[in-house]
Amino acid sequence: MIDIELFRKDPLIFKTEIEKRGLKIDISTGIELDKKRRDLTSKIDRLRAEKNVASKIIPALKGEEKDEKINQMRKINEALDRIEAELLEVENKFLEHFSMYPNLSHETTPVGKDESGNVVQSYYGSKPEFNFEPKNHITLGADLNIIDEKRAAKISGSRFVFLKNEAVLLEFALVQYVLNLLIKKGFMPMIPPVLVKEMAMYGTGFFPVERTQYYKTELDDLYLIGTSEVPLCSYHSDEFLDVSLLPLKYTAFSTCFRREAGSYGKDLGGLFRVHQFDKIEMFIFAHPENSWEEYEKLRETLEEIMQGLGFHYQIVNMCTGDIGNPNAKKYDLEAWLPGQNKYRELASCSHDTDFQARRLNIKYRDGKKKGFIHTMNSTACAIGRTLIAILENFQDKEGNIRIPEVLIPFMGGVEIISQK
RNA sequence: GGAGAGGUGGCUGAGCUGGUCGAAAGCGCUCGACUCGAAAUCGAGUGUACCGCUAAAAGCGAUACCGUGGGUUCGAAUCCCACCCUCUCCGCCA
Repeated sequence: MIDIELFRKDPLIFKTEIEKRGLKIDISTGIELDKKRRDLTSKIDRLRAEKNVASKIIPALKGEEKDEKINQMRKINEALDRIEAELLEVENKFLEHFSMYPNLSHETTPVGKDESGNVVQSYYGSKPEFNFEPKNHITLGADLNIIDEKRAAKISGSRFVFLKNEAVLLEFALVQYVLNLLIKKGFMPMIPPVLVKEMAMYGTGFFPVERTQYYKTELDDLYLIGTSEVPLCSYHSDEFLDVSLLPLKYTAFSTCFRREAGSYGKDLGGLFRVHQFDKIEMFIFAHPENSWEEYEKLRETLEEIMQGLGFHYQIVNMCTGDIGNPNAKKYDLEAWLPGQNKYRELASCSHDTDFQARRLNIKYRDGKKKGFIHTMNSTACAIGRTLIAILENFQDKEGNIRIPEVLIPFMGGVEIISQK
């Protein structure tokens, strides 16, 4: 949610932001709804005040005088009913309208209409050299008998996989490696619920804009999360956080579910774009005064994880047209995938300033001062995509896979995944 | 799934035969007094949201909020209905 007071004072800020992001929202509708809402509210408040005064005197009145006053109140109630109904309607429109507004982007977020406006900010490492034609992970995974799509399709449809054998060991090794690293950095590990109420989806900013991307259970009005950002952020909803505790750093392991509606034939096959995958996420609640430093530290932590695994990657500063509605700024970490001869998104790291905090009512209290907290989130390790990067980058001519050094302690003696 | 109990401010907990209740009391917290300092004691203060007055802060005023949503009533924390949640017991179950 946006700061409605700021909107009232300077709606042009929002008009500019909407244009930067290539959205189509008419702010004059917003101005009008805001005005109407306030007018109706103050009308209602005045009538209620009158009622409150009357109900203080009524017990002292007697006979006709009392009946007359009561009748008078009945009339006020009729008027109130009418105006309250009107307000309800305006209020609904108001919420519907303003829930479409994006967060205000940071001054360092490049302006652009789509992915072509993204800016590569830095690189780490260099492209690995191969003296043979590197295979993609789909071929490697099938040959090594560690990824089974065919049978997954049989029972669940497309975009599902079975992970098998060493792929399973790799997943748990990644979890161990990443959690250990994050715990040392002061992140509290969590395993959150993956089914959440609508409020959590709305509060984190995924609803209403991306509603069709998520699964809903039929009998219980619960939604399957697309990322543990949702339960982690909602964890502190309706709370005041003591500044002495900030920043609060959490990390969660969870399965994530995405409908991938509208992605049609995109990235079909393999692990890249699936309906269900496991992910370790980082989430931080920070004081607005230092949230931008925390955000850069968060990005560094993500890089540390990926550097440990030995990937070559680039950090991309995403432009206004390509970041999510709640994001003020977003970095994507794109790793080099030799099997595709491309950089592909492995992780993303977003700063949402007070956007989610406003919707979920999460504040800090600093003596007498209080305000909305800042939230930021980053992938720590999306298991599926990380497996792709491991398979494609660390393959040899025979199609064997070398396990990254940092994972070996957790692999139960496996140092190489070899063809059987 | 069945039976019962309950959801009140930061916490504990009164009120629940409708009006004087935004709500007692205790604890906690803040400020002050006492003290060399502290404890103890005493005094004062201490919810949130939204709107208005104001350029803003402070302050003042209005309204709303006693799990959520409806209803009855001139008037509801208090009565009625539905839902949600928590606890205890039973059943089922990884």
